[in-house]
Amino acid sequence: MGKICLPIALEQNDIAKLDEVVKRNRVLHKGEHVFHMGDPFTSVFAVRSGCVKTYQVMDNGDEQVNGFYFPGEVMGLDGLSNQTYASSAVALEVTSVCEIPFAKFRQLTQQLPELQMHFMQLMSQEITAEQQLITLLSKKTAEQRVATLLLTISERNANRNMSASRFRLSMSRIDIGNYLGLTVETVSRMLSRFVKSKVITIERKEIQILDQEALLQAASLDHLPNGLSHRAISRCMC
Amino acid sequence: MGKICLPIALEQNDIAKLDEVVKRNRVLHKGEHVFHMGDPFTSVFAVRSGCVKTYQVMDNGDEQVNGFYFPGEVMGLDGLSNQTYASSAVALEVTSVCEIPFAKFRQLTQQLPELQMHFMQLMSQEITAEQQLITLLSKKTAEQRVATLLLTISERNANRNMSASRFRLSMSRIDIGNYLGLTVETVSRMLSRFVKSKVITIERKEIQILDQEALLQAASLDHLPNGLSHRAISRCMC
DNA sequence: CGGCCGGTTGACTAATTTCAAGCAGGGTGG
DNA sequence: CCACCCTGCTTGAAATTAGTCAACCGGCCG
Repeated sequence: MGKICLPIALEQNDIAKLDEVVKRNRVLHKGEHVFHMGDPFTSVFAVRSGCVKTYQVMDNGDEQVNGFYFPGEVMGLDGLSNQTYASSAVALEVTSVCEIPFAKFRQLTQQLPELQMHFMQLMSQEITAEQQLITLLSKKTAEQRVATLLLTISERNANRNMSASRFRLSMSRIDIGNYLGLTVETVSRMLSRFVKSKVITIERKEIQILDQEALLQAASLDHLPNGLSHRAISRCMC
Repeated sequence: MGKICLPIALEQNDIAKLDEVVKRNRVLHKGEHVFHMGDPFTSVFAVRSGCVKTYQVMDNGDEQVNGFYFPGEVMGLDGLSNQTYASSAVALEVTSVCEIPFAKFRQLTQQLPELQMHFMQLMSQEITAEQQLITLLSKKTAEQRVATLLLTISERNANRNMSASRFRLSMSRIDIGNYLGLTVETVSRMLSRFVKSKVITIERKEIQILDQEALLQAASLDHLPNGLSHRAISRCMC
């Protein structure tokens, strides 16, 4: 990581300070939690490698998947308001995370206005990402939702110099459906439809995008999604 | 306002400083904008009286209503990430807002860690409020959505010492439908259903809740909604 | 070798949207 | 001051989408 994780606006000196605060290299196996809903809020976390989903358990006992987090993305920001995490975060595969203990971090922000600003921008990004999801859930059809998710993951991959056209969906179809407000069956049908029309290929969890144009059209987007789950990305915390 | 707007954790002295920064008493008529999507981000705003809706215009030209803001609630937080507002905010009735110019505010937060914390908590509240909306859109039926909205507004009214059982819906049915991911017709039908079953009465835009229990049941909530659109509330900025 | 879980597929059902018509209040112009 | 119109709202019937129920498939693990 190292080089690409340089905080853009900080001086060499300040980086070292931040570096002291961040706990790196906590490794989780599939199914292990980063934090649980209701736990006292102590830290925010950045994904280094792997994939994490966040979810809430509602009154009636069922689950709402709130997001998927890829390397560089920051989670746990919802815990600040109540001093307890508003959601749970669980690894979907072998995953490594950085922990940023909030109390120490706060002391640091008071010395480093740039860092404070960066953190507030992270939270703002999380807000706009959620607004994108709200629009998707409120206005889009099943086909558009699935297409949008594929494009979003593709783009997020591209942003971290991985293949935009070929990737692994580490989350289950159930999680995808839950996240997109659809049933598993509907997700499966939409994916099958895309396969049949030669827009993608699927081999278990491996996805290959054959026709990005067609996907964009299916998602009803004029351009690459400048939003959905452009989760809070921090190059300076991972 | 005065008394109830005291910032909880600040000293008398500090309040004065904050007071200098905040521009009070900008009054908007129905249909006037607080800010427009894409405008350069300069300030966050708190509603003092009236009601504001925020919305985005999507590629295809149609609108997504993202939220309704009542007195004490803070909007514009989504503008921080890009330095431009990610949504537009428009008054739904005669409305008074406070403007908090962000540049000055930021200087202040550097002197007052408590204020910095308060602001970050506001953003976190906005995140959790949006998560509630995501769950509603993803998992709830039309009836549950409408019931939840009514209860939420009722509760928010109660929080500011107004009647929880009788209030005015200043937003149109179209806006409600848009916000809840439903068509106008469906919203209208659900409201009519509640009227027929004597759960509420409607007289134009005036709503009276006759049977809160039944509404809670219709919303499938065990208790008062501890969430949906518990928008970022700041007692210290209005 | 089963059994099980996750995923796919098909037929049917239920919910919401769409289309269409009608109603009512508020504002405008004669 | 009244008639008219426009907009927002309501209601009904038809159409469509996604959900439900059920069967089945296939890898993976014990």
